[in-house]
Amino acid sequence: MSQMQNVEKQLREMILGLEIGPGERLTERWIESRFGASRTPVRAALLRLDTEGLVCRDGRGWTVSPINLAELEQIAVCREAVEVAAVKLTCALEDRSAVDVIEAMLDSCDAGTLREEWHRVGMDFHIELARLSGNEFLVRAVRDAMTRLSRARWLEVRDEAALGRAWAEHRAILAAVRAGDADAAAHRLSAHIVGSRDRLVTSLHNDRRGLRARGFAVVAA
Amino acid sequence: MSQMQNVEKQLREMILGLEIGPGERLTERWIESRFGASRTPVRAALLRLDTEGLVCRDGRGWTVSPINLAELEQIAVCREAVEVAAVKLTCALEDRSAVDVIEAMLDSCDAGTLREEWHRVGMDFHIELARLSGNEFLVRAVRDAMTRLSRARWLEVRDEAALGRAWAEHRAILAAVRAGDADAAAHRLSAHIVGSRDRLVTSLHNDRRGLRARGFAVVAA
DNA sequence: GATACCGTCTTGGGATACCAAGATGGTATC
DNA sequence: GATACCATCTTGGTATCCCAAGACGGTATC
Repeated sequence: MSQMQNVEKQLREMILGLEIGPGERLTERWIESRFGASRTPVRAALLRLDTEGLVCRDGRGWTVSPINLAELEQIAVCREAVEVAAVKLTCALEDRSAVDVIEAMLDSCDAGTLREEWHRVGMDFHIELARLSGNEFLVRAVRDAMTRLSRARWLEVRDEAALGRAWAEHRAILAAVRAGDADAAAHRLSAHIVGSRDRLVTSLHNDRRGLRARGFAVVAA
Repeated sequence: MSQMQNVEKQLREMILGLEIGPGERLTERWIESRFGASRTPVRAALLRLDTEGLVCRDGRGWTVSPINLAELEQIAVCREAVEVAAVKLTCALEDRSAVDVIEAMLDSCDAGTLREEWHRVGMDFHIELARLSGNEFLVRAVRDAMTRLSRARWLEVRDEAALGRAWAEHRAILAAVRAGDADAAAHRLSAHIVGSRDRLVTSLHNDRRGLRARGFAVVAA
């Protein structure tokens, strides 16, 4: 693997895993020494992460993108449109047996599962569900949205009750897809996304102070 | 403006304007000498254009992305979902007077207008229409889709009848938005996008031979 | 003590040199 | 004449050097 991909991957993991806090300043020189790469691959990686919305230019210099409440709401609206379109396409397919693979993903999480795993599967559920549609651009849009939501979702994942509710909603969506009931699937998915969004924004709004105390930038707009 | 932005902008214009044909090989050294920049900004620009889908890696090396018929269809499905969601949001707004600005954009094109201008306004119509929703991510998704469709749309723009039909459909969509009729707006927009897609794919399929003769790569999948 | 100015240091932007891997073409051998 | 092999060239990946702009801090002046 090239240094560029290496730096990009590790830096992305550090940002998404909140090892580098939202709003934190980054210098190319620090990344360079941190990963033992030269500035060329570092700059390439930063450009990539910039287009993913994980870092942003801060005048001169780089910043880990803050968590933006308004942005989270807009992303939820966007992914709702895209995911609903995908699931409707999927319901129109002859062979929808691949939902079983997704159901198995959900089954793999139980009381003993690490939070990291719940977090990852919660994202992959939506990505893989979109993939069933066969439309690569819908998948890309969903993946992009989930990436941007990823850091905020660490909070939701701390809440046992929220996880249980989410998993139940996931299963209900899959059941509708399996039955080929596009309207039910679309309606449940839509409600799930809107509900998740509201809980997420509320929870972030409430935790705002605590997050800022930990050095995490959470901005309203 | 930095060299990076300069190279990115000019290279994008050359690709979108078909000055560099789809499928054509690119070398960093050629771009370097062509724009009088060094490889650092050239590489940065290529990375950016890669994420936009305008260039792609070709094993070792770079290629101007071919026009991909299957991809065009998928993009149309994606933008239909996003644009319809945006227009529904817009119809729910109190103040929709900004449609007049968009109508004026349409009015600015007449028999004496250059093809380049029709092409540009045809894209901006959809982007600005999405912008009325106030959701930046919907706008971004639409802009991204229009960029990827841009090169193929040069063909549609050669067809006088297609342009007239498109403009009439644009006006009908605006009328529904102005009236706040979300269902009508959504329905008309959806039909417009699907119709455009079908005409575009058919037209490209028919012109395939001629395009290949001009050195343009048009692939089916 | 406050403020304005100046030097220094940091930082990203750009240019260039070097490297390894793959493409290319020529040559020698059969 | 065909093919296998080798030298060479091209090309992207990387490291490093230089530069200008801006941040920071100290000092001198009022």
